Amino acid sequence: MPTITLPNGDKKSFDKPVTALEVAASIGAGLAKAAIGARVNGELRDLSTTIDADATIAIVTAPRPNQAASDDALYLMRHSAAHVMAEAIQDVIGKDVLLAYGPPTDTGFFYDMYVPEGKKISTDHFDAINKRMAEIIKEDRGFTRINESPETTLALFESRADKYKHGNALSALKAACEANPTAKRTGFFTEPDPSTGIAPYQAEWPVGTKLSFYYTGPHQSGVWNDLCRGPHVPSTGRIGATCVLSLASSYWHGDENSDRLTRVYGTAFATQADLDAYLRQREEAAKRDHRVIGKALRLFHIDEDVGQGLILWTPKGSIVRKELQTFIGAELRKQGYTEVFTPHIGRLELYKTSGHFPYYKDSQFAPILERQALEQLSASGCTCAEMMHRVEGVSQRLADGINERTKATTIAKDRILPDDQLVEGFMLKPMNCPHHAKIFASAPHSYRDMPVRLAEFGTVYRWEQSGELNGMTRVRGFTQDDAHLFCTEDQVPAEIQGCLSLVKIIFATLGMKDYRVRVGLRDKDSSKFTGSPESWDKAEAACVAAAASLGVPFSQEPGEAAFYGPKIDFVVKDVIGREWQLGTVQVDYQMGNRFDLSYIGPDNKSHRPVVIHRAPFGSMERFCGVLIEHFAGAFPTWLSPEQVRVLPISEKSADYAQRVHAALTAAGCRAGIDLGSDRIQGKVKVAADEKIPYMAIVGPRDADSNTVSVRVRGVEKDLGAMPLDAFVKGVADEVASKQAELGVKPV
RNA sequence: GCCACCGUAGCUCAGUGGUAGAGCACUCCCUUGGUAAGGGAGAGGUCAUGGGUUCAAGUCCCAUUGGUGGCUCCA
Repeated sequence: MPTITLPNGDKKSFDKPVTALEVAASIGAGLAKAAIGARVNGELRDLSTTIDADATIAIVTAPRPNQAASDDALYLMRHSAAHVMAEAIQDVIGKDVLLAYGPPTDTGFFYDMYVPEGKKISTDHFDAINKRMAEIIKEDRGFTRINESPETTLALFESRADKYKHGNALSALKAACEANPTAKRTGFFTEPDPSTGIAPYQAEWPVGTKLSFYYTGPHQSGVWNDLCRGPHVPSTGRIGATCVLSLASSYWHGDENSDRLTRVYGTAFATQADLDAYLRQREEAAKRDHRVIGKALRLFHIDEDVGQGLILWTPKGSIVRKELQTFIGAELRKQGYTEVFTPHIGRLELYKTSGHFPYYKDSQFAPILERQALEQLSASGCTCAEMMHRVEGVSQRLADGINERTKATTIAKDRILPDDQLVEGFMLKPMNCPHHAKIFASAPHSYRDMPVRLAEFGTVYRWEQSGELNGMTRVRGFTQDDAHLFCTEDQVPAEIQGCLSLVKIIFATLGMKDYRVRVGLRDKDSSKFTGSPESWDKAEAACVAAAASLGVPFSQEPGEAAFYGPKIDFVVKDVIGREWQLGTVQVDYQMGNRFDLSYIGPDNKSHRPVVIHRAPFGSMERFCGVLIEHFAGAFPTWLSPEQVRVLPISEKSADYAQRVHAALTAAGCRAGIDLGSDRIQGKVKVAADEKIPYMAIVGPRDADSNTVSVRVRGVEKDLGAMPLDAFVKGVADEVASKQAELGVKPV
């Protein structure tokens, strides 16, 4: 007979099995009324779950007024709302819409569905779906859990020719086997049966396994139901406020070769007020979108005639980028980096040596072939496939060198072609490292001058799929704040640490706090990686130690390392909640071999350097995009395209305004002046809309006393008159110290 | 690349098969003013591109192109 332990440590004994609801009722009628589920021994379960053995139970309740809903409560409501939405969609679109997969997410839920040929779900249906959902919720139908045997379940879905739910049932059975590997099993095979559209399969499960269905209502024929693991709220009336949000496509099992499904997103909150607040927050977030702000403040432009995913930096955006680059460059010099410049293209052979081509050709722009070679190939009737083979081929000499140095068949035999068959050409560079490796190799190096740190704001080009492009954050041409550190193996930990401290300085200066770090480690069971296990262990330990020292959340992710070395990624969260991978630090044991890099050690012998690739902000494009959202366009003064705007009250004060403007400009300040015929109210409004940090408002009174009336961004009125030179100095000091906050105060 | 939606003036957007619209911005005129837009006039469009249906297409259909939201991928 079960003894129940409650979260506060109290114990309650029952003389027969009880449901979670009965446990709640035994504590209090109010709790039973508010209860929508329970955590039983840590697992989220239905309120109707029967407990027949000792257990620890926490009752999950719907929130009281003005109380925030718990994660568990939202999970139950959203999971249940997904069922209600699916039922509503089948009512609105048709019963022949097949359901695939409908889980809750962090902010709501979605349901993937197969919509038959000739039908579609569009945003035009949202009103009808929302209305139908509201009806189902109002009907307050109970969720009824029914267990069925696997045989019955599989036969049911076969009879409906529903391969999605059939597949889900098989996955559930597989999971049951994995959860209980030693249990006695039963099962069966099926023969091909073209009438169901379901492929032959093998089903196996631990004896006694049941699959659960949830009926939205009583367990009887005609009541909507769905194969589902649960748990759910007790009845639809407990779901709260729901809303269908958007449509997308997805693939069955995430496999692009599999069926294309329609994904419908929605969300649910405990109250309409919470839902409204969420929808408002989405609207607010949309206003901070860097594409919206970038257009309004003319920070950058994308022109379809130039090309998708190619950023045109306008004068204002260029100032932001240039200031950042100057700042980063100064920090790099402090850390002993040297700057280099390299061109935007390189010979194909260079990328064959580095391994970027042809292995990553799907994410690169096509090679630029020499005109003569193309003409000859064309004249000789060479097919496209032959041509690509000859473009991708390498010479015996190159292959031998790389294979020997990497001690592996890095270049396969079938890629080696006679020299006269090879087609030469160039590539837009997808990475800067080959150029930097060649700079390193261009001079001899002693261990005494290691590490060699080559830095470049290097522009690279990658062929992103068109659907992936997004403003400045996902583009096809971008400038990395790149550097390659050529060092001895012993120097690796200190260099990694140096990279991270740089990131920390810059994030701190910009006031960016919401970021985390991922450390990608090798999968120790895999033999894919190159380099010695000892080196890997040391480098991985160095990465972990460096990440830990940052004082921000970090995760270790085995199997996520590059094949050539461990890496550290920086992930920043934007205001819409999307996470963006910005920078990366990667240790590379392979590049030295591929390019035959060396330095002379204290033993007077040649050694391979280890290379560290690091681009702590990823790209200037993405970084500036994230920064625009971070600041909502209101940049700190040192980054602002226009730092101060001088606003004369009327044309009578224009001369004095010009003198103020000249004084600011002479102090190195980016100042503007509004000599238009607007009234001062209008000029203030325009300057405020442009998010200019300071307005220097000047009228006859100021001209008489050599003062300015300073208005600070975000403050409703001015600071009062202050002496002109005090203001100029205040702004200059603030810019020089790169303050994150606007710092000019009344004097 | 895939699914849904969208593309009208520099920007934000109305436009219901029948003469191309508004607000802001721009130019000019009046207003000379003390802190989030004073008033008036003017100019500005091959309605993304190309086909089709129709007496008639911004509007309906097809294709292309670009954007948005997701999916997939990301050295």
